[in-house]
Amino acid sequence: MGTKYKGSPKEVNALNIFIKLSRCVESVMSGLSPTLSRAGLTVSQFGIMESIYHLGPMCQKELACKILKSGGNITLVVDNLAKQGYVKRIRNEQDRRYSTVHLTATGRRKISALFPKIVKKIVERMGALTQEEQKAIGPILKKLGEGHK
Amino acid sequence: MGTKYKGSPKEVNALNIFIKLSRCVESVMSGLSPTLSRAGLTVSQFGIMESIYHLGPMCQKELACKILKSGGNITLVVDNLAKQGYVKRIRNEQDRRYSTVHLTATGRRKISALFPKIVKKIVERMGALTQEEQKAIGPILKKLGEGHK
DNA sequence: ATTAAATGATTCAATATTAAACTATCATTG
DNA sequence: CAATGATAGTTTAATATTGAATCATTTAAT
Repeated sequence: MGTKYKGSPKEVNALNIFIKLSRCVESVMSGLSPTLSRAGLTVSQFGIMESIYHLGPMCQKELACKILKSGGNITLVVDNLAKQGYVKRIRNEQDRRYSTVHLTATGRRKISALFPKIVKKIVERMGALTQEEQKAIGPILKKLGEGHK
Repeated sequence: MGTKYKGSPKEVNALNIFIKLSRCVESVMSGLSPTLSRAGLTVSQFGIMESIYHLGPMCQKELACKILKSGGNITLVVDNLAKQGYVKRIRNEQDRRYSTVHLTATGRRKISALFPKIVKKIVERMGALTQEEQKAIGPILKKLGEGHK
């Protein structure tokens, strides 16, 4: 979003914050790409495996919510992960509309090896900020990030 | 990224900030989707038109930098915008490697009508924060967002 | 109970996205 | 000047992404 826009201060501030937010995410994200691509995983594939790894098996709707993507997208990414043998779907027998996505043993090995490397990269990038700065923006970001559609 | 991860405080903080940042961007972005799709433009198409609108005609390399996407991607999105008659490429005669992307009259009308609506949505969403909060996070986000790959 | 509404998942078409290979053009420099 | 290297853009193959339509299943309502 252009910095040349002439609007009210309120508008200019809002736009600037949004641009800065986008660039922050992009900045961290681009630091992860080499590690992910070396591991042969996309960002979304990582996101799904990581969610299951830390929160346990869950259905695709929940996954969509976790990684902020559409339902149709999850179907595809889970398909691709299943093809690679990292996850498997298990149909819920109580309510057959659901299928729960689990990590396979291979998948668990994969993500447990990869996750620490990703954390390291994020910590590294976040090192641009002091702990105080991180503490300062945390609650404010939380306010803005909540109230999701 | 899971909140259940047990690591050092430094690691947990870094991860949490990253998740929050992502959710902020997603939150604002999802507020724009209805307006954009009603206008028949994608986020990237809007980004390109908006950049040219406020900063003037520029080459695809610069556009890639502005909207944080790859060169190949810009080629495609500009193609699609050109098909719709919103932009045109003009080959630079001094250095024929470059082609400069311009808005057509139609494109200019389009973006000038759309931009204020998008600003309104962003301001609306950013209203979750006080002006003071926005001022507080601005410089910190700037620090983190710089030093791009 | 039968229909109607809701919900999770899948499919489809259109567009986006990237990395890598490739083309064209320009700059360097030997 | 010719070879080398750098740079902008394009193409290609693989995956992602969305919204809308559809299917399957369950729940709610009359």
